Amino acid sequence: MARASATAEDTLSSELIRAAGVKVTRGRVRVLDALRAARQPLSHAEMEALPAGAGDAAIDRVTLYRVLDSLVACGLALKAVDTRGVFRFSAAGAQRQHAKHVHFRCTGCGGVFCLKAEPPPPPRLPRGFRLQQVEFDLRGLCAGCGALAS
Amino acid sequence: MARASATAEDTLSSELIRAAGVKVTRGRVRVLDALRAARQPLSHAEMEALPAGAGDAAIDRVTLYRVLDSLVACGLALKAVDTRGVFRFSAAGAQRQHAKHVHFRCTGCGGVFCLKAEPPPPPRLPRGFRLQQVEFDLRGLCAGCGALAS
DNA sequence: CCACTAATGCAACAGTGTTGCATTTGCCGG
DNA sequence: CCGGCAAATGCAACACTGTTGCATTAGTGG
Ligand SMILES: [Mn+2]
Ligand SMILES: [Mn+2]
Ligand SMILES: [Zn+2]
Ligand SMILES: [Zn+2]
Repeated sequence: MARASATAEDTLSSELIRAAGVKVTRGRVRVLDALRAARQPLSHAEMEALPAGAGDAAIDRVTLYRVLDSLVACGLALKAVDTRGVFRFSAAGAQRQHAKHVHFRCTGCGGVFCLKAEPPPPPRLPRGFRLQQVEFDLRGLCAGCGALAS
Repeated sequence: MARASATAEDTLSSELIRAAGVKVTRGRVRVLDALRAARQPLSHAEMEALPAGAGDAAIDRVTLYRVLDSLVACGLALKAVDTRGVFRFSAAGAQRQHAKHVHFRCTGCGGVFCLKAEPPPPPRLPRGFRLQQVEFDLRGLCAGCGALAS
């Protein structure tokens, strides 16, 4: 049974990287794969701890920073700071789906949790203002961090 | 001409600190003075570089961190992370008012506009999660920037 | 003024991110 | 398929931000 059409999700990371006009390296493919598979933005430390896939050597710490920067530079990844001040990266395009629900950002561990609720309708804007994005973020302690703090 | 009433701005930092139930020390007074005089949130590095007021010795780096933490803990200061991942501190009164309404952040000029609307009630959280803050930010183009872009 | 506790100063450390440079590797033209 | 070049990597060293432990000092209540 053939698929009707190839969606963005089906595209191989290596092809995305090639199309972006930069060299296709093992590091970039592995990192972009990880970002695209992740359900939340990942920090550098979390990616460094990734299972080193089938006999592959772990990626060097500095190289990982540079790989992430290169993915951001060519538009394949997004970089944002979490509540602890640590940078987190996500695959570009993951934003579309996350625009449809609310997020909880843990001030303890920096984690981002996708909630079921959808963002409330925006209030009326002053004349001439153009709305591009609605961000409804809740901040606090996640269950894990709250248990530690109590 | 006497003032009708002493406003929060007139209160000495030392009195605020005493009222908060912690010891009044030179460091706390100097730091809270600086935060209250600042027009934008200050980073630790910026405060360390503060003019060391009239022959006073500079505050120790670690002590400054602890002074800031104590001011946050007793509710006199607020701590937030900036886009570079560095923590910035502000006097509590400066932001308390902004918790009660929604903000519009212009992606064109970076301006922040306070809207009349108050933030919607937060959705139900997963078990164990503790809510500390609700942030309902609208992003887009303000009237001025929208006119330029059209 | 005393005593008790909280706060300070200093040293050492941890986590995050960057820079320089020699070596390796992806990629392209032949 | 090969050779060469630029880009990417690995490693060491570094910078900046923030934390912890501990001995000493200083604010406060009596
Ligand atoms: Mn989400
Ligand atoms: Mn406001
Ligand atoms: Zn957490
Ligand atoms: Zn604007």
